[in-house]
Amino acid sequence: MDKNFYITTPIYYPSAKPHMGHAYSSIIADFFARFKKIDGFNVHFLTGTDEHGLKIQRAAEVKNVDTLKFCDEISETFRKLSKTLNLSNTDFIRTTEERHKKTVQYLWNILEKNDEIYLSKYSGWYSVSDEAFYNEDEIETIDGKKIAINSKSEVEWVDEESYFFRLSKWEKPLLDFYEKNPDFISPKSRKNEIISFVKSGLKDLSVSRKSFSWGIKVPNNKDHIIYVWLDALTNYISALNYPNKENDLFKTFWPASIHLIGKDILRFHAVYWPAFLLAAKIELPKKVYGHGWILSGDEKMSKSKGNILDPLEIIEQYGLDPLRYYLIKEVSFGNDGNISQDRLEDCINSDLANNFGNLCQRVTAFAMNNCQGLIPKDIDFEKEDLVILDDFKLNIENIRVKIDEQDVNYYINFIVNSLFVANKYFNDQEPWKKKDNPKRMNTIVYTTFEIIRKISFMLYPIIPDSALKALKIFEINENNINFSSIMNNNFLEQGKKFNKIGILFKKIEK
RNA sequence: GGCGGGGUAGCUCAGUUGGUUAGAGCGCGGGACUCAUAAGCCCGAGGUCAGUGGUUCGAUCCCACUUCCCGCUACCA
Repeated sequence: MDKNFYITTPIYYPSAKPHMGHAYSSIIADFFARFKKIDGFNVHFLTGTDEHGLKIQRAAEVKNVDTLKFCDEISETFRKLSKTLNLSNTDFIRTTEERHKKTVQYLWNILEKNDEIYLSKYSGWYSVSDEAFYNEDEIETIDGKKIAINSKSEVEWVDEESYFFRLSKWEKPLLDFYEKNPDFISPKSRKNEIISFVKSGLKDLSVSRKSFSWGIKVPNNKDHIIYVWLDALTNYISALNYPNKENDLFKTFWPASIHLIGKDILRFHAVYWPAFLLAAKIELPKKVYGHGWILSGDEKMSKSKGNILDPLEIIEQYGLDPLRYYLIKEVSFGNDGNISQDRLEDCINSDLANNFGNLCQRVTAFAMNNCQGLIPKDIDFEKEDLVILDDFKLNIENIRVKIDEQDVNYYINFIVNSLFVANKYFNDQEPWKKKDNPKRMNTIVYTTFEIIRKISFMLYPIIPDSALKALKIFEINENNINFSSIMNNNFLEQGKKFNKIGILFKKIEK
């Protein structure tokens, strides 16, 4: 079995400050990375910034600062965001790094050598902000300015020499690949869109620009800059030091297990990227998953509507883990998700504070008073105890399968349901009425402790800090979290002292 | 215009390979308890499953049409 797992987020284009969409992609990726980690996988988790292109160049010019300095600054804000989101990424790549440039130029040379690239000429209306060309009928004139109808961005006439990638010849191979790898484009709902796009015919792709300088130069023709997408997508292998044979990261982690991205850039990842790789005779990633957008009040978040939810502000107000939990729980993964501060607060109060936090509290408080502050030792499981404990064992394989299908909601719903069951169990068993039957009382406490431990293990990928805080009860640290051990009903050392912990989640006054 | 997805409780969504009383969470109303963050547990109210017609012994689930929303794509010109 392949015990290596390589997951990537998009590399973020830092022309604006980080928003909820960035946070969402990163948090979900971190969830998968952490889960695989505690399930015994060797995990490589990559994120970073995409820093080339005319848009960045002009933004730097406007600010009158050196372009690279400009990039250093904004890339740093994304690196900080990774820290703020408590990402477990093992690398952070910038397309302005030397290691990346070398790989991109190497890849270019392969493509050129394989006759996958040729020099020709392109003319048309070009939008800098969209990085795309438009036909005459796709633009309109407003106030004397040429505007792309779809994106409302300004276009300018470009008439220049350009290198082209023979995308057209990969139409059939791509379709064959999709067929042989039915899960490559996920979720399924977006697969048809891509397939029908490819079926409708692929045109060769312009992969160089002469009109600006901020990018990676085409080897042997310094007048040309490599197209930003060819540049950016390559980050997934440049971060593995491809083609450096001295370093076995590439050997270990390629092909990537999953490229996690937003649905807006699915085409680049599901068509262009595999085509580049096919042309260079490099293995294709196993899966590209295009998740939905985070919406606020049914509308795309926008400043003018004042409905923007800034991840940093939310985190400052409520804390990181509530945001992570909320995004993973309430957004139906793969679909667009509506979020609101109101629902976030409900979620914190009912799921985190009342259900999970209070469970930890009530059991430790009870055990502190009735079990001398020790994890009970004189215990004897009965049927109703084992039914609950074994439920984790019975579902463990299923949970792994669901994770590999990116069924995030199944995973968290299993946890929520376990919490209901746990609270009901403690209620129904009424240990406070069993003080004259210490063995039974001890067993109830031990069972509930074990449930808390198992649930905390499962919560760790979602809310790592809070799960670790809960596990402090048993003095379990990060290195001792192991998903397989949720099968074990006797993980906790009997007779050992346990710790009382404070409030895990503060309730929001509404 | 074409292709695809969708319209299910106040809200967010699940589900039914067609079959007696359509589900969950949140929210709301009531009850019993007390270990706990006035948390937890139990009970309950709430839906013509977008509309119309058809197939069927029987449709929320199949078919047709209508309508609304969303995505991809094309084009008239």
